[in-house]
Amino acid sequence: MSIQMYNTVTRKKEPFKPLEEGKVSMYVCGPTVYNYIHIGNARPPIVFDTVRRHLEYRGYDVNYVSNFTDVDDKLIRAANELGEEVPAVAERFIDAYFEDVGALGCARGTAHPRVTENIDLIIEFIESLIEKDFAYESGGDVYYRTRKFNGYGKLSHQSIDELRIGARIESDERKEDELDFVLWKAAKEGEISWESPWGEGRPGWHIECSAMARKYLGDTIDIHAGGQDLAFPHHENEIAQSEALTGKPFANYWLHNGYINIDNEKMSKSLGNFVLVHDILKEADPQVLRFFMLSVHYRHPINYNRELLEAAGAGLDRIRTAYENLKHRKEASSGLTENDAEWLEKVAAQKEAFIKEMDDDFNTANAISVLFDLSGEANLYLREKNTSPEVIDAFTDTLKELAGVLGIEMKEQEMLDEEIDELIVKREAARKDRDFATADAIRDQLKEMNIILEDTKQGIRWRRG
RNA sequence: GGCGGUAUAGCCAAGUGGUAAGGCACGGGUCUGCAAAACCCUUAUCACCGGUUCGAGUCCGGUUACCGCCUCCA
Repeated sequence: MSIQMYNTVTRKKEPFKPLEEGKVSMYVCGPTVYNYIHIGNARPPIVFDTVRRHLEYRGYDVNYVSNFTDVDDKLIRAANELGEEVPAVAERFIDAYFEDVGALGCARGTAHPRVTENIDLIIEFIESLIEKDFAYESGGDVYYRTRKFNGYGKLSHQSIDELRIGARIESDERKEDELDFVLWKAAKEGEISWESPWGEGRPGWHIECSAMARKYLGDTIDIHAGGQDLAFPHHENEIAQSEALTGKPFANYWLHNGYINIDNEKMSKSLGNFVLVHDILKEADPQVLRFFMLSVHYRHPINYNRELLEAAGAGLDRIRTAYENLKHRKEASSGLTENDAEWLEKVAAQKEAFIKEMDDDFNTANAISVLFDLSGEANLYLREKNTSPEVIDAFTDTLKELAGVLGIEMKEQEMLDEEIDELIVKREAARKDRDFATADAIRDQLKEMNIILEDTKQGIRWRRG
């Protein structure tokens, strides 16, 4: 069974078939870098990083490109407010983006192109559209002739005439038609700008992705992804631009993630109800945030609040604890034992189940529940009188491997410092003397230091609280 | 007005025709010097109405509520 993914164009799950055997080209719309990202902005990088990881896990070589919009109206406004230059603001928030998203376990893409580094390319793209009569210059701006593109609306399933009735489209005397959208914007006094055949100006928003996706991934790409709110008009416009230019399909699969809500309302910078990743990470484990995001199917909305994040953390702890329990027990394990074959089969079965869930439109919610099942099996195994290193390894390796597909790391326990070591030894001595008052006092003391002790049949073990 | 999404136990969340996964929290129990961890047990007929079917949370029709896109937006 191949990987199935839900394609916004067809509104169906489709078997995935890349253009080139074993290779995947993937473009994910990146952020406009005028501020720190909020957790809504963090969903696409997390979700599509996971998609990428799974594709790689399944043997594909993934070319993952994600852009930065480092010049636009909001950025100009932000720079003005801060009394800084646009490039400086962009640079700072690109760094912040990598820091946040890196903490969340997202791998770097193969390329992260920026608009300002591709101005020439964008100008050439626009010139070609003008040559083909799909675009026209008007008062220093350049617009795309939307109605000329057959099939406009095929992604968002909007009919071009209904869009007009929507009527909230800005009318502008410089446009031939109110549906036309801007490819090149003439600069206002004092704005950052570049020279072009149409005078000083800068690219419109949509054109950058068409130009950069083509540069890095070719005329037709396998997967184009982004937030649901980008489907219209952004992605629709990208299709119009790219397909008008090349005459080829722009992307074969369109993936869109759902929103994150606060109190059941969409989180957005313009609504002002956003929570910055930067702020959450001051007090929360980034892995927990990632785990939380993946606990819901990527196309469904997620409601965010502190309690829900903490509940997710408790869930992740269950898996982590199982992993640590296994590691601890390994030292006390000897040779093969009686039912090992059965246990190994169970592990293999869970691995298969995990892959099956991920193959089915990246059902991370179910994949996580497989991780819980695997943890539960592991805990049951640990109740056996004898354990074998081989089975323990099968459990730990598989748990680590599958969690890794989700970008969740199973960390190895670090060493304790001498002071703590000494306390543990002291407590053991007290326990032997049945001096439980002292033993408990030391245990409390360690708890203050965030070290939780557990007495097991295989000896004392500790973990961070 | 057009397009789309959601409604499942206290909370979160899977599940697209066969008699409701999983997690968190709660309660009871086992284990433990006491804990912790773990294990066991307990908890829902799936917004509402009607239909199709031997059988529906799962398909069809309708109703209600909430949310989103159609404007910068992940």
